[in-house]
Amino acid sequence: MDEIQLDERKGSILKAVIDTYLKTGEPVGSRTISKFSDLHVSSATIRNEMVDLEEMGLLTQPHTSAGRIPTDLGYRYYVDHLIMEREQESREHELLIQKVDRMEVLMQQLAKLLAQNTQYTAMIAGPHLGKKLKYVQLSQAEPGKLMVVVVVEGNLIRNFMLPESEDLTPEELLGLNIMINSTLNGLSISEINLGVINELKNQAGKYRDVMEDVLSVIGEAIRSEEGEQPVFTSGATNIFKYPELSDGEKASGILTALEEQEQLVTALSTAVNTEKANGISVYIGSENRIESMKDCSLVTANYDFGEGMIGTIGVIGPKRMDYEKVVATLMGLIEQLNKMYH
Amino acid sequence: MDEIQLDERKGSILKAVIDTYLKTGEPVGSRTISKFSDLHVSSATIRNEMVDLEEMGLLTQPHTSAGRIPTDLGYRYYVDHLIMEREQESREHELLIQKVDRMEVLMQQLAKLLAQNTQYTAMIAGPHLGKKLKYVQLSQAEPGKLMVVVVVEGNLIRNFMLPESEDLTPEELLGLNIMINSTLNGLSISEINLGVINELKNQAGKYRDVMEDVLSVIGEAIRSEEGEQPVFTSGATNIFKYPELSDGEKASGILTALEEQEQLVTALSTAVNTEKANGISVYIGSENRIESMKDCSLVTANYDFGEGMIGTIGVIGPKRMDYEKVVATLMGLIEQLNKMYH
DNA sequence: TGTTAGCACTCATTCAAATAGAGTGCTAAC
DNA sequence: GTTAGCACTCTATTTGAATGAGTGCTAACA
Repeated sequence: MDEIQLDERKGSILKAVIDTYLKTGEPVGSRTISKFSDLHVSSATIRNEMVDLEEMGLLTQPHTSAGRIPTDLGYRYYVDHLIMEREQESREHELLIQKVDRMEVLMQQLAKLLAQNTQYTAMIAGPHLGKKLKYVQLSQAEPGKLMVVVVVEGNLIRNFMLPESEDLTPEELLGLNIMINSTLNGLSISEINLGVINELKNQAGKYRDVMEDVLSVIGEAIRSEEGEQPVFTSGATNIFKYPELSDGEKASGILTALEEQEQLVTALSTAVNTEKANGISVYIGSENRIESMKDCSLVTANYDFGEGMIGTIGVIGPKRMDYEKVVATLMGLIEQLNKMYH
Repeated sequence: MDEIQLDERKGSILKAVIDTYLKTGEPVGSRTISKFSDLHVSSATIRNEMVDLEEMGLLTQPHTSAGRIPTDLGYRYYVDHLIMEREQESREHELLIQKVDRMEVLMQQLAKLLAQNTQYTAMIAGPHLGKKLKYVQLSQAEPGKLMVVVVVEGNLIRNFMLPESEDLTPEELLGLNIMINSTLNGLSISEINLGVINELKNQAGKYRDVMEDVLSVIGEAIRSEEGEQPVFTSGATNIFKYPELSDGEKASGILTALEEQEQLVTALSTAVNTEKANGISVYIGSENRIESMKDCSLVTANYDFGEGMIGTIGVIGPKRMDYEKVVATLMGLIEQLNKMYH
């Protein structure tokens, strides 16, 4: 791809056009730029420059006698070259993250926080893990029912009830627990193969039946965790704040995509590839994978909760989103998470 | 309130008007009714009757020279008197409910099922419980970290890690577990008072510190469960299928309301009061509590998972929703749940 | 007394034409 | 290289006329 380089004045004009367009959402005319930018030149000069910018594919006109709006490429140049980093500012008011026990609650909270702060739509994908088994606990919750608690990496907990099982004494349970944990802890699903399983069954002796039930339950727990990758969203209705997205057709498409978890996962997880220096990726318009989001931009960042729990958090908004603010907010959030969980 | 009673022909006309309007969403003229209903009278006669129905407040005209549309009162009469029960039919194709371990998964699944079947928006409120403590399990997940698993009624599970705790032997843990469970099991939060707490602390002896941590964690678990009453929705974007709801303003309002959990809880929980014989409630237009849903209707039913876990499930759609189908679907769903969980 | 045909009237919707206004491209002068 | 000026283009808004669905009312009819 050709590297586009603009001289200083063209850069200023492009930035002025985009900055104005971000605020108004209306095509920007040469007169406006001439009056409100700090390079004191007439509208005619601006027009000449604009023609050049249009030829370079950075600006476009919705119709002949209208002002200019940025193309996807224009936004791209803006994001890559013209945005001032303003990290300092955003750090002043820290986002209030509460420490919680359940991952889902934390994720939902983060999404809400992000949506409220940016006034766009936030989404967050749960960590995609190798999912190692961390701990298994058998216990007799009530007579006739054996409870199996399976703790997977990242404190994702699953629990199952085995009904109609024979009652075991606390001592018997303790023995089984130790047996299971000493063999299985730290193994991922692929490592729990037939060999390990048979060994456990043999060790179990007279508890062989129970052990079989328990093993199948563990398998189910890990497998289902591997399969689903939860995505949480918040502030979906913020898109109605932006007229260019809020007409029936588009809004419907976007909201439907937000409801379809699988699509989101795709959109977010491809985000890992094209990355900027600060770990933040920006996808503008047609750079998005999801068809119905081609009028949107997506800004993503990867978070790290430790224990290999790496996931993606992102903001979806109109192409004319306040990229500076969103990037700054995301960076602040990530940094804060790092402080809390390391 | 006056009891409205219609003679047979007026009833037929009202039903014909509403049935037609349900399908088209357009005002219904006298000619249409005259042609397509089975009471063979001229449009003029229909018009005369319509004037009466309008005077009674059951129909209205959007403007002078348009056909009639039902008022909220008209829908009310329709729902109360004119709907044929068609329970049989819907039972043929049973909804496919999978049995799952986690309540949230089940609820989400039910909502999705309901939304897909009705093509409206489904919502379901989690059971509002006394929340009794069912089981507590202490264990040493890894060195230096004590894991507390708290099982609340309905298999709602919370887990907490107590970091930096002293290591305990399996025997010590067993002792503590038995101590805690024999004292606390089956108590609700209001029953775990200072007396019980002190008794436990004293029993704990040298483990007093650990016990204190554990108790505070248990308290937190139950309290947070009591506070939050999760609501799941599905098919929110279905409202875009109905033009009268899908223009920007309204759609935004409705979707926002759907995102705000508290509002939904209000809407659903007031549903318990005004109940029809079959356990299903219908709220039409302004009968809804939520301002932004005054153009919608809400049909709710109460479900019962056993163990006192009673909650509400509902369908939101345009006022011209297919009440018969929705009511039948809901009844089928409830019945099926009863079969599965009793 | 209830039903029907006929007709004048109302009002939303649609379409085309006229108008206003924003903004450009181009040229010529500075 | 910059600027003023002007013709030109195209959208958005307004206006008015035509269309048509549907009503209300009256008078005739069974």
